[in-house]
Amino acid sequence: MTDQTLCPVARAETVVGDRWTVLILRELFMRMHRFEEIQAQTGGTPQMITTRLKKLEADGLVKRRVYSKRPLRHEYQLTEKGEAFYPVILALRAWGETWCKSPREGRAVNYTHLTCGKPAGLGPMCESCGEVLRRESLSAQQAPKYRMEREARWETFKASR
Amino acid sequence: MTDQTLCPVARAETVVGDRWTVLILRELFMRMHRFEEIQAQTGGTPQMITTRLKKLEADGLVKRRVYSKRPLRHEYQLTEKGEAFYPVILALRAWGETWCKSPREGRAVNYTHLTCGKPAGLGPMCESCGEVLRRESLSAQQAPKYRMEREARWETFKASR
DNA sequence: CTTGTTACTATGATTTTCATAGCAATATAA
DNA sequence: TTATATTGCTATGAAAATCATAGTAACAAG
Repeated sequence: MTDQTLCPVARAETVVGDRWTVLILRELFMRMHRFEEIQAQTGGTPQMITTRLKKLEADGLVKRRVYSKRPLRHEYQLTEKGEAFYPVILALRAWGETWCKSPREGRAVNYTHLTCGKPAGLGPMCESCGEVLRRESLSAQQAPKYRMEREARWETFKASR
Repeated sequence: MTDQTLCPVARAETVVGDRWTVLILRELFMRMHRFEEIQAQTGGTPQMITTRLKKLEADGLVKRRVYSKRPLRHEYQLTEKGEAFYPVILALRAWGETWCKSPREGRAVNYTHLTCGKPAGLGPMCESCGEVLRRESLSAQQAPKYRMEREARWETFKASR
């Protein structure tokens, strides 16, 4: 933890400064908890996913939970430290939606702010009521295109084994 | 831009999903504009920095500006798209300060919210007045330890060439 | 006793990274 | 004039990471 620098950005980057790591966190935030699902939706090879999950576990963002004793199977869950990463994902999402899309493309996911019942928008606060957004008070609606994209990825993955 | 996915996080990650890239952006946000300075403060090799700067330029986050004609020298600046990445850096900083530090260590940088004149805190809004933070309304104070760390890195770098 | 499921591990080719050295084009100093 | 310094890179080769592909372990179901 006490690296060679005081800079919090650099420290964060030694933990999450990797594409696969961030994609895995995205999947965990989307409530995908199984190795298979994560692999399918990120498109990583098994090694990319295992090494990242092990590192995330060692860094305290992820914990394993046994969901089957025989055969022994685990699922991956966010710890408090992992959950706390949500604002970064939200900010990344906002930037990606705003700057990495052609005008015609719609949003992949829209959030409803459960507190006020209206669209939450892209910012850190609800665009409808102005309150700071917390993960618990958000409900995600995947755009049909995005849902289809994810379903297709799953089918392709299943078909290839 | 129109990758193989609608997911904004994945798209953002193809641009900034790399430790060096994020560290370079950090330096640009700290108003370091020269190759040398960026290299010294990130600790990257010249290739790591050049390839990332070229990619950032190609992706539209960074532009080069001539600051000397003879010899021809450029400096690197954030474009609007690059500036828009600030909330991600802020979120990453907040997470790093909160989760990647031992209790005794202080903050590397403190921000004063110019609008209200009080400490801005770690969140997306000013902890003193509640307003959303924008980069223009923030003034950064580096902690003495962090300033010394950066000065030392610069000296070491200069000494080694 | 064969097929399916899930979570990986193994392997070898390819690509990236890292450390170190060097260079080009000037400016400045001796 | 010649030597040294400055800045922003490029070159090189060894080491490490990544990728695609295949295979395995441990069971369950039919």
